[in-house]
Amino acid sequence: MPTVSSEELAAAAGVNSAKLRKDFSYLGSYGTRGVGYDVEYLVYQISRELGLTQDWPIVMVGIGNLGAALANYGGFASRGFRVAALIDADPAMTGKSVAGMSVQHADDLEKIVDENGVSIGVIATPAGAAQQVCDRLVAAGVTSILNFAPTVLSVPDGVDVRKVDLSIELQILAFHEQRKAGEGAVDGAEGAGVGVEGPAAKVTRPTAGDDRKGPDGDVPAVMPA
Amino acid sequence: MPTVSSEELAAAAGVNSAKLRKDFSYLGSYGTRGVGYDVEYLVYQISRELGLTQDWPIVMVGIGNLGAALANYGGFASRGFRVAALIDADPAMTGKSVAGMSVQHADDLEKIVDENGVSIGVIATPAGAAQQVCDRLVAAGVTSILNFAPTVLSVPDGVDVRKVDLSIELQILAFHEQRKAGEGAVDGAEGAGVGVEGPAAKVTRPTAGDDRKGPDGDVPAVMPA
DNA sequence: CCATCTTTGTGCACGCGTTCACAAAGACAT
DNA sequence: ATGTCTTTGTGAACGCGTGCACAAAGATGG
Repeated sequence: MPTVSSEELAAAAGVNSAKLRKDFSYLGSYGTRGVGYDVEYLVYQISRELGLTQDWPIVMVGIGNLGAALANYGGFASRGFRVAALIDADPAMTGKSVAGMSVQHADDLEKIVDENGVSIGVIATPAGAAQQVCDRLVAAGVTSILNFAPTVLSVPDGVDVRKVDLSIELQILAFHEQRKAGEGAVDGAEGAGVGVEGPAAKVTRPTAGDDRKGPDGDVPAVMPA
Repeated sequence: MPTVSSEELAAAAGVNSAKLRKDFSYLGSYGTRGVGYDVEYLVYQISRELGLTQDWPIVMVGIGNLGAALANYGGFASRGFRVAALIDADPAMTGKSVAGMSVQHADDLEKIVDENGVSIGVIATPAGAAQQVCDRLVAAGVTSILNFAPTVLSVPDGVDVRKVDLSIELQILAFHEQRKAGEGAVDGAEGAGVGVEGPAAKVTRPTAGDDRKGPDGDVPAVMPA
């Protein structure tokens, strides 16, 4: 019986072993003192708690580049997700084959959701269509929505929405990049002050004093919309 | 001069106003007591601190569905990013127009990075090619990489990598979905125990006792790879 | 010019999560 | 069986971030 100790797992994950044990303990007592955790059993328990052992039929609405990319993404199937249908509003797309599936027309959205018992929908439409698609999905019985469109969706209580903004990660990289390069004054007169990971909110600035609201001369145009 | 108070901003964002003020204070003293914050000036200061006022040329490698979707994504330009080049290894893609740009061949990667002064690269290739592309980007001078390929990249010190796993968000939704539906026993014998947001790690279970390592009979196959 | 009102900037205290440290539990050798 | 050794599970302490509450600062009106 292959086992792992909390110590090994913690080292591999770069976390504290006590915390790891405490976290595991919330799932139940699955370890054996003096031995460790049965790998296979532990993996199963975590998978089950996370919902990875269930089959989740999902519908994808909006089969443009992004929708197609998602449909082809291998990571879904291995995590328990099954793409039950691809839906697009463009009649020219209807019937086309994407990722081995035939794209269906948006008119049939309600029927598709109902017949497949879908409770999770993915929206990859243009921003303008997202809210409308969202409303129809919710009306059809979908209770969780993953939104790739750059819009904030409004939904009734009881429906979960998660928004994916593909540029946020890029922005984080750019932030770090800025710190790497411009340690000494990039634009204004500071540059130092915020650390690059932890101590960002820890720094005790020089009690401000100068870099505050200048003579207004250094206030260029505002950020791009 | 249009202004906002920390109270208004906090209400809009759903956070505590004191924390918001404290956070702002790390950027300097940009508010006026009795009045609030000058909107335009505040936006500029935050933008500058976040690096949004700079122009970040980026290269995108791997122009498949995902790469094309990203190239067309409008959110980048408005955040200060400029797609300097699209690169693909497939000779059939070379010269094709995607998002108004001509796709260039991977052979020219080093030259492109150098000539455009690129320090941020986006990898949207298949998993198999990601590490190789990454190595070449780094060798060419790129110091930040956004990785969409399902691979963990290894890079030398000083290079930042952020991995985007498109299925993680979906998994979070599925987790919540599971709790919504299966309040009473989904598979095993528990089901209750973990709350749906905050108290997940707070629950005091019934001191375990039964649901622990059962008679082995209830240990189905392990999670899908 | 002084009084009053509004809102910032921040010291301080509280509470929560992380980590320490150890008793309990089981494996394994003798 | 008994003792030793390893590793878990968890009570308790520590430290950090959040939120409270207030003094300082500037606006505004008389």
